[in-house]
Amino acid sequence: MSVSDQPMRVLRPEKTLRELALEKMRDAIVNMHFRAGDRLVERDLCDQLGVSRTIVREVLRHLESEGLVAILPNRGPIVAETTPEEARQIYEIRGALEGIAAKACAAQKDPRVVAELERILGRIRAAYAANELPAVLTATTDFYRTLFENSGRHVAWGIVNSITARINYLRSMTIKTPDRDKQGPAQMQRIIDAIKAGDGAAAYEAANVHVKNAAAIAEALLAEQQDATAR
Amino acid sequence: MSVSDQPMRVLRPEKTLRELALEKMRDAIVNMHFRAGDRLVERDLCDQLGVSRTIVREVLRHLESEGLVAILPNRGPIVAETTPEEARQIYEIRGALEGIAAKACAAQKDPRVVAELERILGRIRAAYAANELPAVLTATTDFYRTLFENSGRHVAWGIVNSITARINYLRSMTIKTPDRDKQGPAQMQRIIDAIKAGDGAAAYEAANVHVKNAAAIAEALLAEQQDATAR
DNA sequence: GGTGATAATATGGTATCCCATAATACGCAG
DNA sequence: CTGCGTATTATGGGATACCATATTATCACC
Repeated sequence: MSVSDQPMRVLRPEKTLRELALEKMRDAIVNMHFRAGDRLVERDLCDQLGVSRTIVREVLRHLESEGLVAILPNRGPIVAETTPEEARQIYEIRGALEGIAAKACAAQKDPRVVAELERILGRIRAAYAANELPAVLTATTDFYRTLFENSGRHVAWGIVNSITARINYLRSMTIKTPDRDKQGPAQMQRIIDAIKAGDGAAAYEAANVHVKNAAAIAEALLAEQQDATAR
Repeated sequence: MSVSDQPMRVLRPEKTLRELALEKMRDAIVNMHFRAGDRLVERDLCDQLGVSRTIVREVLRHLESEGLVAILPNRGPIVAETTPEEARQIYEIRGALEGIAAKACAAQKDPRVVAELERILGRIRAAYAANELPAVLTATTDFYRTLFENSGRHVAWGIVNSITARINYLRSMTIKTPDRDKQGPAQMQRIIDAIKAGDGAAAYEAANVHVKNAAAIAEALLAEQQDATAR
């Protein structure tokens, strides 16, 4: 080929308006600009997003099927609330799927993937050190994306990504728990070590432990929170 | 209470037109009335479904997020095709999640659930005996739904349900494989037995084996099919 | 028989309609 | 001032008509 390995590809980044609106809305929900139970009035969203009602409705349907929005019959869309029980289930599913991805990475034992994971873990540690919590979240997401995509688990990654959005507020709570800045990275390091050693079972286990820990912290937070509101 | 156990519930079955259209479209895709890669022209679907473009678009977006429809930029929606590799991933995910559900059922060891599962397995055997393959599929779905919902794994069930739609054609192929009428039910019986015995590990394993077997059959079918077209 | 202009399709998106209903405000009688 | 029925409003569910743009098919011309 004449220029490069993937040449002549006239890329078409033109995202459609609908996709942009979707991302904006998802961000807004995930980052709690709307609160659970808030009504999402279609015509208001049209104004806020600057798009037509058609688009808004399509976006709302999409978010509904992602579980971020619930639609009440004859009342319309609201921001879905994720119950503690659902959060538990989501952590369980993540544990299983991330375990599978980690195990598959260990089976491949690709040094480039290991290097990439270590680089990202470095970013996570740095973000903790600088107390930049949002950066911790995005880097952690990158860590798992690397795990999934480099083991060819695209479908599972899609699922994990989508259910994780529903517990984003819990994630941002758990990472600011005392000691999490040490324990979290340490657990991720164990995943990397197991992959480096090609030990699938250990990688599965390490990924599982990491999620289980996060789940336990989240559960404690929720219990505490409930306790506070009950009083 | 005055009338029955779940009384006074003013049920509101009024499904919205959009939901009806969604189900019709999903059925049409899952049952191969449209073929993979077929274009789904919005205005044509309006005619065929007898609804407005508003509805059709919302339905298409919804199906897109379920992975049944893909949307090409400036060309519009087509029926998504599930590659063999994606099918492999889907079977893997199902194995993990159904294993979890089976294990949880074993932990509960609820005799009513066991009875329900045995009743459904009876339906599956009967459907096989009568050579009613579609009934086999729906009963099998019921079997797993029972497993998931009685162990409180609603989120996982939603995921399994949605990804399973994408491999429906494989499911309908695998169940008409020779001997599957004996082996399938036998494997499901082992799941039930493990639950009855309260043996979580065995239940996990049995559920996993069942899915793995289906995956292996599917893979063989796909290889055969590819072989035929290549020649 | 290619090449380029043209016409036909179809999407992405908008702007307005209409109707049904749930929630609220309102107003009246006791 | 309390309870009840009614009017109003807000909003969702749905349908149309329309525009701009991009793709595809057609076709005439050299």
